[in-house]
Amino acid sequence: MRGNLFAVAVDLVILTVRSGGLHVLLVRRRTPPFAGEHALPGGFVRPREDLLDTATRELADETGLTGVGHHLEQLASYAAPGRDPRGRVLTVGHLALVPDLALPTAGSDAAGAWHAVADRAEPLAFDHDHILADGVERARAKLEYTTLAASFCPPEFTVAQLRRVYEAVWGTPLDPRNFQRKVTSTEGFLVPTARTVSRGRGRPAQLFRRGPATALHPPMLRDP
Amino acid sequence: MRGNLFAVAVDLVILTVRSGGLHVLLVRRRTPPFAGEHALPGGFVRPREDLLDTATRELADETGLTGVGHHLEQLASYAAPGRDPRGRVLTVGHLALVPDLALPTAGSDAAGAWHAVADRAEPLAFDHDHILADGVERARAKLEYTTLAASFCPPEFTVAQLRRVYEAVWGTPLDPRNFQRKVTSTEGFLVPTARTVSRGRGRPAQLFRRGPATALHPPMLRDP
DNA sequence: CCAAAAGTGTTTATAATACACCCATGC
DNA sequence: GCATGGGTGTATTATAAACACTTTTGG
Repeated sequence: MRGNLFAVAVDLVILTVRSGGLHVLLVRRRTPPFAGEHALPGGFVRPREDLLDTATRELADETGLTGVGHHLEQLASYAAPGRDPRGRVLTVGHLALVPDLALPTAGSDAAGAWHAVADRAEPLAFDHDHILADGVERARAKLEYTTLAASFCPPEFTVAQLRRVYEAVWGTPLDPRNFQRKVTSTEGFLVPTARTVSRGRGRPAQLFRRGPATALHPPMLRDP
Repeated sequence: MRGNLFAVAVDLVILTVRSGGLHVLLVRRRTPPFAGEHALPGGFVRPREDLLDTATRELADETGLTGVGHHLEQLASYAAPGRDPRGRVLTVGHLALVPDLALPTAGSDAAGAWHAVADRAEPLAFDHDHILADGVERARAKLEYTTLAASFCPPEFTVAQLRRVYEAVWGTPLDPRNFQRKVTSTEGFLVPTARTVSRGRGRPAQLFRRGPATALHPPMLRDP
């Protein structure tokens, strides 16, 4: 039946928004191949694990995130011959969108660090530049027609925080007033809480939670 | 490094539009497991092949299609433990959108046949029902924000043919007059040819080719 | 001539943009 | 008070939907 077997890994493109830009979590490799170079966090799939289980485990290892509040989805698989000098390795790239959080300074193993996606000099190990590019492209596209932007925010957030996510990911300023009405009037996007929060000067902002909706459905050629 | 190795396969969700509905190309399995049952066409990745190479080769085997004129993209990978009784097999699902074509009655090996996606009774082999559902969902979604619908049409086609594709995939009738103006006024969607074609009675229709555009970009929260 | 399908023009509704203005807080 | 960011109202503009109407063929 077989004849050619693959090792199967899961690599993670973990994105967040901080200081006005998109950032990715990278680790520095300690062992060959590509020792000393930056790479996406990842690991091999264990015997009785499904792909999403592996990704969830790796995400928890790197960020401490468990359960809900973030977004994790499969991105694509990469298996070009020669992409790993050790032999035939297929990696299933995953995309995670998480709030800006304090990374565990993990005494255990290789701790990750946030790197601005826009200005990075050196290339990543393996074909991870390619995987990262695919992940960023997918994230940008998905903000347009889903409510995923809220995954970059903490559990409770203001409309301004959400707006800064869009501005950071797309690199364009948005009109705060139109943005406000757009997101608050989109059914199922935001769930209002009674609480407000005061950010230094200015009127206190209302706090929201993520709503149940996922797709935003702009009309294309459809009839109502 | 490894310890747990996978066989890696590529399975194809080959979709077309015929007689007013979405159809999928299925083969009947001749060997265990699931001998005699319907399944998505597929096969194992060869030693020096990349995933898209395998998918392209399988698509040519099943449909005779080579080169351009159709659409082929990676869908997702499936590797749940136990999905294949023979052992650990990861399959990379691919989605192909092709014109309604005469299938090669392939004397060689298991010939495929078109099956309406809407009304199928028996479940498919392995987790292929799941992969098929993902493929159909992706195809429906992509028609909304890309110009991929033209991949279901032959190299030259009329606006009415293109409209029937949308109507079949979404299951809703569209206004022929508004549809006409929408697609002909969308930059890069259709390239007009000088030729026309007469379909029985009625005014002859102009023939078009696929244009270079891929995304349709409905505005969401963006500023111009 | 009539029926049928292709294609255009025009009106109406709906949604997106621009921007004036009010609200609630810290200092 | 006044600067600052939050939030609402409204005019303008673009786009989508509805549909009357013209065009070009086959019978």
